[in-house]
Amino acid sequence: MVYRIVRRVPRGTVVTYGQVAAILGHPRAARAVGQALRMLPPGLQRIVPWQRVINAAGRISHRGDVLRPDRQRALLEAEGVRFSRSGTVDLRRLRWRGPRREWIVKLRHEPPF
DNA sequence: AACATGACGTTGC
DNA sequence: CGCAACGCCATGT
Repeated sequence: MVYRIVRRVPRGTVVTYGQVAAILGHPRAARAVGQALRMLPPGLQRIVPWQRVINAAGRISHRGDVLRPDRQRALLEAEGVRFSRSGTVDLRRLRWRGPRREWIVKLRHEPPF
């Protein structure tokens, strides 16, 4: 479900881990969303826009990884996402509001990618 | 089965 | 703004 949802996040916008969790019906599973993305097979990184998922503070999470954050920021900037001097994204402007409610149920019987 | 460990979030200083 | 304490969920050992 994580992949199904993240796949639909439009270019140039972002979502938070908790937001993805909420969309898929587990509002407190933000951490698990991170797990899912961590296990994203490299071959699917072109299909699932993992770089558009950031934390609720508007920052890129760097926990347990050193190289990924820089790459993630570069990818986002390449699609027009601007970062503040302190390295935050303006969530109020760039947050994707999510799919329509009816859409979510449909996602369930669609292929994950 | 128990325990540690994260791509986390909220709350309360 | 920052920081710590908890709570949460899935994995790996």
